[in-house]
Amino acid sequence: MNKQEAAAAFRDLAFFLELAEDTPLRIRTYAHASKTIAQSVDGFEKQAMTGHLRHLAGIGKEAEEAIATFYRTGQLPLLEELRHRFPPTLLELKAIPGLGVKRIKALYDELGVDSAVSLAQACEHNRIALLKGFGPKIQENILDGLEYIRSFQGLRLLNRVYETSCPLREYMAKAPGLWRLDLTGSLRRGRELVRNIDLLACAEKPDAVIEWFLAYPGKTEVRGRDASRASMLLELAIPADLRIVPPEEYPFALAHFTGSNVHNQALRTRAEARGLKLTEHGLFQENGTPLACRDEVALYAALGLPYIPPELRENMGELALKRTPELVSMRDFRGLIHCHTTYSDGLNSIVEMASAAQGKGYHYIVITDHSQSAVYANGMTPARVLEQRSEIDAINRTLTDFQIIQGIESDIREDGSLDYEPEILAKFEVVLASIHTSHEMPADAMTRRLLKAIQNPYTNAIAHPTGRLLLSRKGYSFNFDKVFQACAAHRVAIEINANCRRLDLDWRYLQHAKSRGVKFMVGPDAHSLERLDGVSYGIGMARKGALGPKDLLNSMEKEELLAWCKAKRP
DNA sequence: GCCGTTTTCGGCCCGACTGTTTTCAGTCG
Repeated sequence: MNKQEAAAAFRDLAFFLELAEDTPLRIRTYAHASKTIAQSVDGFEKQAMTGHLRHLAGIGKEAEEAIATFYRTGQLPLLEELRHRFPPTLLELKAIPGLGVKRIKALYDELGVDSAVSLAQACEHNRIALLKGFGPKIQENILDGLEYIRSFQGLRLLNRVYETSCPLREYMAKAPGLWRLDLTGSLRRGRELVRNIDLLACAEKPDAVIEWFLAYPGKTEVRGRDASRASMLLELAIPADLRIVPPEEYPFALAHFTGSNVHNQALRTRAEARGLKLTEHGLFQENGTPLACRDEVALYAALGLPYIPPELRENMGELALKRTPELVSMRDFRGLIHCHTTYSDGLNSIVEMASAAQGKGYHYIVITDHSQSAVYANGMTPARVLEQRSEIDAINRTLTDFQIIQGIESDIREDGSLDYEPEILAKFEVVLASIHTSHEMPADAMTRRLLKAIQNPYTNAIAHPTGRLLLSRKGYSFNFDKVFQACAAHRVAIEINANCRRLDLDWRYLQHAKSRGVKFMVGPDAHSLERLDGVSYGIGMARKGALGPKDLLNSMEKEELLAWCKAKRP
């Protein structure tokens, strides 16, 4: 019997006893027994088997017997009994910072949360923010905790790694004798999930730059170094790796370490077909003579290719491009579509959201609070809709060069209908439809549900169309092609939700949808001022999907957007 | 439940911190 396993059994026992509201002191006894076992030395097991543990502090009759039983039989009858009484998956929740037994019990009793998966779902429905004794901050912390746990598997959400990389890059820019520094790897390619921060540099004295790198105040651990490389851990155990190469190799190393592997492989094959050899060190002729390239543009040109932006380097057809595509950027964005306010589950008022958006240079904001059936999100009754309309009208009268547009994020019911009568839907200038309930439908039922929502004459866009939550929930299954075709036929845009837990629709499907004639919109899905800038992650996904400004509703000025939305109405 | 006896029951770890609530509960180290 491994003592770690034994200690874990007693720890679990203490946990379940507390859930069962046993006496605090008995709980403490078993928790203490767990610690005693974990810290025990050689010979403990023998003593335990023979039931001679009373000499140890805090081990009395009951604990001694339980430990003896466990070492003899491998079982704890009391624990087995409690495991039948409570779902064993409740134990997963203990690992989440900020969740103790009291809160776990409350979540279990009040919301039926019994695993990490159902906890993530409860957060997604905002049910924890609204639970007595909890709140938005605790919900946020729980979501962070869930992500943190999964971070041990190595993949993290893009925003977390990107935000960690920014201060590091600012710091590195001041490194002594630094000539050049670039992000590489999947972070440079803007992938939705990223493992680490990869940096490439070239410098007068590589040693000095490596010293500087490892002296970064944000590091938690140095993992290793040599003459040209160094690796360390940052907050949340995010690895940061630096590699230094000679200037003449820089463009080749930059391309190589940006990847992806499959893109690199395709480039090498292309080089070989031209009698060239491409490596991370250079591009060589058959006789070994290197071909100099001053930058990546020159490198791609040497292979007869237009410059391929890092986002597209996924070997998804980019080598067939005849010229560098125009990718959408922040500069093309005229308005923010899909924002929440205190009218439903947002944290800021309409006027706060609007003035922040105007301050950032946008020309309009489309407020889309939750609809009435989204009770968990404080969805708006028809009366509240009218109230919001008059508030928006009043604020708009005070604004110049900016407009607040009243939209709605209307729930798609199980039968595919939207949850307001047409008279109410007609009052909104922009209608987003989205699914928040009954995710677990069979694919053809879900397809029918979505098709009906798309056919609704008031629907302008389908928000977060697959409902996936990165690192915690797969999207629902449906027939993508049928949905894309219906969207094109009924003038319904598809959202690229910019929330980094969603980034939904997945960029991999954007070209498929576009080929069917679908338009898109990037939605920050902002529930607070801080999240308005998160729209940039959605733009990143649109770029990965090779979308240009004309593919997105956000590039439209407000008049054009309103006309586009209105044109299909009865 | 365990301990330590003034031998048969009274006492047992708490302060910082966070978030919710508005004076406190829960978690964590």
